[in-house]
Amino acid sequence: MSFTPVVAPNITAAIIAQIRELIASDVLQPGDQLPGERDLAVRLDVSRTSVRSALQALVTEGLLVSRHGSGFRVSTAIGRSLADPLLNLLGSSEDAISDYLRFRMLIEGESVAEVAVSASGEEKREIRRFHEMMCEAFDRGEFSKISELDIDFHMALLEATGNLVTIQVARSLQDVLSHAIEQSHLFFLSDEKELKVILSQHEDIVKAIEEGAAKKAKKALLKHLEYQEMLWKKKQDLDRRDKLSAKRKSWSLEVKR
Amino acid sequence: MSFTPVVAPNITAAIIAQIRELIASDVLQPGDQLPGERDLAVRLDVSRTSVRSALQALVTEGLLVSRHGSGFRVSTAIGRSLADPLLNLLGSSEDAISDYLRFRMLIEGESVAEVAVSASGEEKREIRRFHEMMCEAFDRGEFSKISELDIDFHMALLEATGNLVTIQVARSLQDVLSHAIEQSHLFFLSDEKELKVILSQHEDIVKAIEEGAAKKAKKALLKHLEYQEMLWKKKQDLDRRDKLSAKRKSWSLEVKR
DNA sequence: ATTGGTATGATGGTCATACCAATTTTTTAA
DNA sequence: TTAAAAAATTGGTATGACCATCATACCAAT
Repeated sequence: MSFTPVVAPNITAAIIAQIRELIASDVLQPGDQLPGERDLAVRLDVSRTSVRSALQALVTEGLLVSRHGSGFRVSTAIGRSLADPLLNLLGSSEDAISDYLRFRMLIEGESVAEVAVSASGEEKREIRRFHEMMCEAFDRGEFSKISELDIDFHMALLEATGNLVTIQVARSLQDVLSHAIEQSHLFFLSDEKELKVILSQHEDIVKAIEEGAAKKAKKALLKHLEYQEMLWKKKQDLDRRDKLSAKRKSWSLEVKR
Repeated sequence: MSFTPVVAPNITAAIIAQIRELIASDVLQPGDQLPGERDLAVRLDVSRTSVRSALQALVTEGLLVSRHGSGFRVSTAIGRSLADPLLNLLGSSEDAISDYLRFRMLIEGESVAEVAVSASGEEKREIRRFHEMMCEAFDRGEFSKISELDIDFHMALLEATGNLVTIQVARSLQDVLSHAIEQSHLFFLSDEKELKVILSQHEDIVKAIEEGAAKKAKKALLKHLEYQEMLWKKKQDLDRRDKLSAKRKSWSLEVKR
C-alpha cells in the first residue's frame, strides 16, 4: 500500500492554472484585456484577494502585465526565450528571411493539409473571413493594414490545427519578424500588382481548404510562400545593386575630390 | 536579521527586494524560517496584505516555500529558474508533449527528406556517427546517455539542412521542454525492448538518408515519432489510472474520518 | 514505554469591506 | 465642434475577521 503526500487544495493555484490554460489554448491572445478583478471574483466565485494573488503571480511570471487604472493584459512578449536568439540571427545573417520562409513552408505546408481535411466548418469560415477582410482592405487602398491581416490569415490557419506548440512558436516568430521587418521596410506591400497576386494565391488556398482538398491546399500554400521568397530575393538583389552603385558614386566623388 | 520600515511606491516590490537582498547576502540561508506575516507587517510598517503579496511572489519565484500553519522558509533548492513563461505555459497543458511531437513531425519530416537528397557525404557520416554512439551506449547499458544522444541525433538531422531558423527554433524548444520531458521520466528510456525498437527505427532513417531516398527517409522518421507518441499516450493512460485509484483510496479515507 | 486523544497557541489561506490613486469614459460647458 | 470637468472603472493598499493546519504539550489508556 503506497501513500502519496496530499496536496492541500489551493484556490490561488487553481485560478492561476485556469488563466494559464486560457492563454496556452490561445483563447486569450497576447494583448487581450482581462476582466476586472471584481468581475473575475464573482465569475469564479472567489474573493478578490484570491484573484489578486493569482494575477500578481502571473505578472511576476511575465505572462500578464498590469496598468493601474487600466487593467490586466496578456503580455505581448511571451515567447521571449524563443525570440531572443532568433532576433540576433535575423540581424546577423543575410539569408535569415529566406530561411524563415523555408521554415514556414515546413510548418504551414502540412498544417494546411491537415486543416483542409479535419477543420470544422466554423474554423474554415473564420479563415475565409480574414481573407475577405484582406480583399476589402485592398479595395479601399489601405495597404498598411494588409500585412497585419496577412499575419492574421496565416495564424488562423495554424490555430485551426489546435496544436499549442505550433501556435506558440508561430506567435513568437511573428513577434521577432515584426521587429525585423521594420528594418527591412516594405517587405511585402511594395507593389499593387504583387499584392494582387498574393490575394489570388490566398483565394486558391481558401478554396482548397473549403473543398477539403489536402494536397491541393498544401501545393497552393507552398506556391504562395515560394512567391514571397522570390520577391524577397529580387528585392535583395536590387538593394545590393543600389548599394554597389552608391559605393561607386562615393568612390568616384572621392577621386574627384 | 534586520528589517527596515518600507517607504516607497510599489510597496510590494520594495518588500520583495528587501527579502531577496537578505537571501542573496546570505543573512537568510536556505532552510531558515522567516518571521510570521503579522510580525513582518509591524516590523516593515506595512499591512499584512502587502507582506503576503510579496511573500507569495517569492514563493512562485521559487525562493521561498510556505506550509500552512508552519510558516515561510527559504527554499533549499534555489537556482533552478522556472521563470520562463513559455515553459509554464506548455507545462500546464496535458497535451503539450503530444503537440510537441506532432510539431516535430512537421519540421523533421520534410527536413530529413531534404537532407537525404542534398546533404554532403560528411554530413551524412556525422549523422551515422551519432547513431553508432547511441548503439554503443545501449550495448554498455548506459541508458541515461541515450536520451542525450537521441537529441544530438535529431539535431544533427536538422543542422544538415542548414536552415538557421529551423535549428534555432528546435534548439530553443528542446531547451524549454527539457524539464517537461525529464519530469515525465522514463519517457524514452523506460524499457530495454522499447529502446531496441527506437534504435532500429533510427537505423532505418540513417540507411534511407545514405541511399538518398527522400520519401523513404521521411516515412521512416514519421513512423519513429508516431511510435514515441504512442508510447507517451500509453504512459499517460497508466498515470491516469493510477491517479484514479489514488483518488478512490483517499476518498475511502475521507469517509472514515 | 508506547500509542492515541485533546487542548492550545501560532501560522498561512481566504473572505469582506473600505479607501486611495491612476486611468478611461462620459458628461458638460464654452 | 472642442475642451474642460465630472463620473465611472480599475488596480493598489489597508484592516479586521474567520477557518484549516501545524507544532507542541499534556493527559489517558493500553
